[in-house]
Amino acid sequence: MVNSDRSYLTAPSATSLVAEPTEEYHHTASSQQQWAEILVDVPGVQGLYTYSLPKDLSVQLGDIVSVPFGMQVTGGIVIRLLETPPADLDRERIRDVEDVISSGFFPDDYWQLLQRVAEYYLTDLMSAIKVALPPGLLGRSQRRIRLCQNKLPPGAETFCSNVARQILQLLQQQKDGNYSINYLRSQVKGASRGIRELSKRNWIESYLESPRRIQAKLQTAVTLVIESWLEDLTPRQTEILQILRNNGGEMWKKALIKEARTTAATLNKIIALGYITFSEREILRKEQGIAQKTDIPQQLTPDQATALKEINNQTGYAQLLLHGVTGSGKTEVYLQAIATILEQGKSALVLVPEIGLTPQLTDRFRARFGEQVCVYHSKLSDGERYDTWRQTIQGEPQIIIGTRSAIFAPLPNLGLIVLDEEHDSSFKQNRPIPTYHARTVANWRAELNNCPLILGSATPSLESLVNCREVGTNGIRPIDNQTTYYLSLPERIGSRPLPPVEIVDMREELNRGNKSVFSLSLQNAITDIQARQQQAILFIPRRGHSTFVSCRSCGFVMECPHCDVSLSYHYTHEGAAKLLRCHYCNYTSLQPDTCPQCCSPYLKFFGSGTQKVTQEISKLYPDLRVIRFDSDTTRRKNAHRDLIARFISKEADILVGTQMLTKGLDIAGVTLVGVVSADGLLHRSDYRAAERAFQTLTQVAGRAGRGDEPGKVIIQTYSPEHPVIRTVKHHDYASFSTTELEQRQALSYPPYGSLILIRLSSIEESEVQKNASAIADACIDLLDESWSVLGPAPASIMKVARRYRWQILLKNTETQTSNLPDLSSLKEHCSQAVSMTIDVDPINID
DNA sequence: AGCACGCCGACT
DNA sequence: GTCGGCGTGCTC
Repeated sequence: MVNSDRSYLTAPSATSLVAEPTEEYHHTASSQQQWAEILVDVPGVQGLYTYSLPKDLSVQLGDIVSVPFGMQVTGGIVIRLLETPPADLDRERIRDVEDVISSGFFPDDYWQLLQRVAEYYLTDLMSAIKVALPPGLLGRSQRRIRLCQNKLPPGAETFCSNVARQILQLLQQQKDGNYSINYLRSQVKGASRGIRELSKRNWIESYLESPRRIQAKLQTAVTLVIESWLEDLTPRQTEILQILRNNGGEMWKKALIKEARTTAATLNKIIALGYITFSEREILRKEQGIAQKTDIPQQLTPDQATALKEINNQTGYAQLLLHGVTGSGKTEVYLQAIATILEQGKSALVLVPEIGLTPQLTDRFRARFGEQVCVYHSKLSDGERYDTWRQTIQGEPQIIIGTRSAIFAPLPNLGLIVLDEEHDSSFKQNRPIPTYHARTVANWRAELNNCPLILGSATPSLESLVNCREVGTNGIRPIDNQTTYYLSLPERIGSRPLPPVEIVDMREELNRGNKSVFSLSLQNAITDIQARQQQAILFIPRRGHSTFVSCRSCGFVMECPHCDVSLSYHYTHEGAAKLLRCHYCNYTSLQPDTCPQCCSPYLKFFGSGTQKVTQEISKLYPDLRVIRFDSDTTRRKNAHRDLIARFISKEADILVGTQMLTKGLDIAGVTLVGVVSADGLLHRSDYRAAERAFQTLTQVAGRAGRGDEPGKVIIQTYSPEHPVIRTVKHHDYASFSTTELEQRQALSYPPYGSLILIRLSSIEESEVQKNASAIADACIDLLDESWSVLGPAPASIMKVARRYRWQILLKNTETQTSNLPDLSSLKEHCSQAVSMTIDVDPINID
């Protein structure tokens, strides 16, 4: 499985990591093992460095340590323990390991997983380790500049050069006169020169700050030490001790003070009497869920029961595709499957596309399993992430619900992995490297931990479908295979029907003289909703007000100066400054009154974003209450939950939003779903455009009719004859996937072939282009005939945030697992101004 | 990434 | 003649 000849890991011992005898893993460094080979976290440094282990430090294999490296201190991982230092290394040069940051928690197979990630995604091992660890754990020391206040003469700034003065001013603005050198460099051009000048005068000093480490948070606990008390206590003291005893004899100091309405001074007196003691205890920083009513397992439909039985039958690795139409009750199947796993004393991992978008799912898990549920995602604070991550190591049965990176949660007793909405593209990391797909990693992890993996979706990705089924002549039939299963939930809970989908041809609408963004049909449906006091969701693929602003006289389009895209108009409120914003780099400018090219005053907004649709609704239906749900209105923490909660409690009639609406919303009152324009989804250059459009439209449609009232879907489009639209209309996943798979096969696109995308970018336009062709040539030399090299070509949006982007696509007719190329030599063809990233199994090829 | 060492242009 | 630019190379 492991190819030990990979040259991107230059140190031969790094790859033998996996082969290391596992008995040694738990050994403490004995007197014979005084040295360790350590993988250090320093960019541009590969390979292992030998350090000596101080006698008083217990260092184990796999520990995360802090080591001196050059002038700095950096994080590292102990890869090997040695009895003798390498012969070719001068003993004088070996330095001591400074400290152990985190010890002995990685399950044995965890290393194999990380190694596999590094190999498959063509990155170094350290990058793979870093995606898995909570941020900040591998701290590095930092060079900082401090103002020497006492040595600073009055009016110092008049004596020095321009740059020096700027730096001085920056430092003086800061209360303690202290900045990192990197910050100063980013703020002042030619900062190094100014810094040198100022240090020479002794007005500032430069120092190395030790890595600021994430630490466990401590809190004072009060413990009762004498159970029966004598008469020497005051009534008040007795009362406090009783409260403590009623709480099990141990409480947080804060809590006791609050509950007994006492003070720290009073507690100190009781300590003096010897009845209680204080101690510093670790407290876990954990995201607190809102208290839930407890939830009990529901009666399963026959389909759910069959699926659950198949899942519970699994004793080892298996991949189960749970294909359930929207509203078919996949979550209940997960919940009951997990209950079984917990009973066996094992833990479960549940991955969701974006945690903020699915408060309903986490709430439901908490209601069912209470405190056993932990949430892990990137919006947690570093402290919360660290604590949650560390708690997962402890091995008590628990459930981790998290986003993509939670696939690396180091649960030692993993019994089940669930990927909900497995088709969702947010499971793929685009940057930084490794550009892993959580589904791929989950599959390896399930194999290594010998546990089942459930992939759930109403619109399975074609990759998963092909993996679990075989395409025959009459559509699709299951493969009879030991490790992959296809489980189907073809009906909604309570035999509710899937909502009928009406397709509206917007060209006819225009012919009939309707220039509104809403067709007559949609307008009627909204009126209907209003009359019946039901709720509706309107889906718009774009945020903002309009997609671009153009001059009616000369056709000039307002564009971003840093990116090759047009600017979108953002409406804030009545009378506010009109803003144009770039959705790629967030460049913002004022909307000019006249065309910058021909001075005509007739600038017109084209396309409809969420803002414009919201305005239109208010204009047409002044009585309807609208909530806008997009990345502009949900930036605040908990905004998703709040907006959804308001909608559920019927504080609004219509929810207008972008892609976010497609993910896991389950609102019983919604009977109408309108897609204002499907065309933005249909016409894209990407080979996955059709798949993504089908998934998005089907998922949005699935929000309708989940309650007792039947639902209805209206899709407006200028291309009603498009195959995606036709299959969405009939909820016909089978025929969509069959035709789409035929096309993929004909062109050897995934899931029948594999792709690697090389992305190049630089501020220097000519440099990227030159490098791109050199790299493409090198690829042709490097790769065998199973690969074809497409490009180099400029990215479809060539310039983003002032950087020019080119790319090269490598395509293989085989599935890639068996044929990993070695691309490590490519970066030699890259000049310094050009950055290159390799994306294995890319999802976005634009 | 930092930082040192080291080799070429404009200045006290 | 030096100061100081930033190009290569090393860090156990």
